[in-house]
Amino acid sequence: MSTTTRQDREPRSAERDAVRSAERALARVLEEKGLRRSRQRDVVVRTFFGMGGHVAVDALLEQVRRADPRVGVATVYRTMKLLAEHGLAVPRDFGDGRARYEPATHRHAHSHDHLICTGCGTIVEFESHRIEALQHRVARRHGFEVERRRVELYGRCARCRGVEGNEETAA
Amino acid sequence: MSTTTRQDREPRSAERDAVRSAERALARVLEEKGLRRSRQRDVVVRTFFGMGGHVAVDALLEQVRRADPRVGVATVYRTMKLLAEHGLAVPRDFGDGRARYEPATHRHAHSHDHLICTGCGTIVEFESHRIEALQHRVARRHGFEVERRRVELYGRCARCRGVEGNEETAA
DNA sequence: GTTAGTGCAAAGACTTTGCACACCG
DNA sequence: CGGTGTGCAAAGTCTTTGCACTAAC
Repeated sequence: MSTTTRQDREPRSAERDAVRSAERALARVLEEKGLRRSRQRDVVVRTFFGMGGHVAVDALLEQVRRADPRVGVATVYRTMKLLAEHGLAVPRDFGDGRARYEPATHRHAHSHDHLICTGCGTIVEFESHRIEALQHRVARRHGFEVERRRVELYGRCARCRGVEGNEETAA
Repeated sequence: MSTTTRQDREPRSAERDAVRSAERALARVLEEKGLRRSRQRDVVVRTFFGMGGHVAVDALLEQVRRADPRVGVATVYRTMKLLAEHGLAVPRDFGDGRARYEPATHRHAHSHDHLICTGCGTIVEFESHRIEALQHRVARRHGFEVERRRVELYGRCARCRGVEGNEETAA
């Protein structure tokens, strides 16, 4: 069937490539715009693309500070905004009141949806052309032309259902 | 096909009924819990169910104050939370950083999705069993059991596409 | 009269902004 | 050196909370 997936936190050497290509892309963007490179931007970019997927700003900051404790919050926000403006990162909002970004690497070029575990927070991506086509069809029937989709399915993953709610009390 | 719809702001006398049945439901809930009725709660409930659909708290407050200017923000938040806790309202988050609630009337008993116009903000609801079934299927394939869905399709409605972006400059 | 409910303003959580200094080019 | 980028802290948003007061029951 026409679905593909990708797990968060799954260690992949592809991330090294992502970091490298993102750095190159950023360098190009900065040059085009006459913007400057900086130690902080490099750290943020490297860290962000090294983390791979759905990074919340506070988590990113924490990680960035591990590499360079003197980086400020504002810089992280500003850099991520910059990345987003130039299509290198995609802002995501999962409704928990925290800004998240997702790397806009090749595997994210297509619009995709999210499965989010309400137990452990694991996020799984999937893509279904069938679903997407149906949604466009319904929208068109209502006179809408879809520009952007936001599809999140919340539920419990296999592992969390396995322990049958034990970790609730443990947490 | 298996989709149903409902437009926002469309004046319907059904809303009078919604208000009445919501008031009754609230009265029952309050009595069960040994909670008190109050002038403010009545106003908020009446206003909320009278507005019909996807009400942002600030808009609700404004409207409520038209009926009773002395109602405070906190009361509106508290009342809506109460309604949500007892299943009379459903919290919605469209990612604009404002709390929204939707009446949990009979027509909202089913899970449904939203079409949101990026031009004029119009929200249209739709329901598609086909799409929902497919989503459940995909989720199950990943070991997930879906508890809650969030599907929002952003785009431009027919009217906004008609004026071809003129109102952008006007706004 | 108890005690829940209210209004106000203060406190929170997160993000953005203003400003002086730092540093890239 | 000129101007962009940074850090800090202040300001902004939106929502929640603490507290004295009001008002249900």
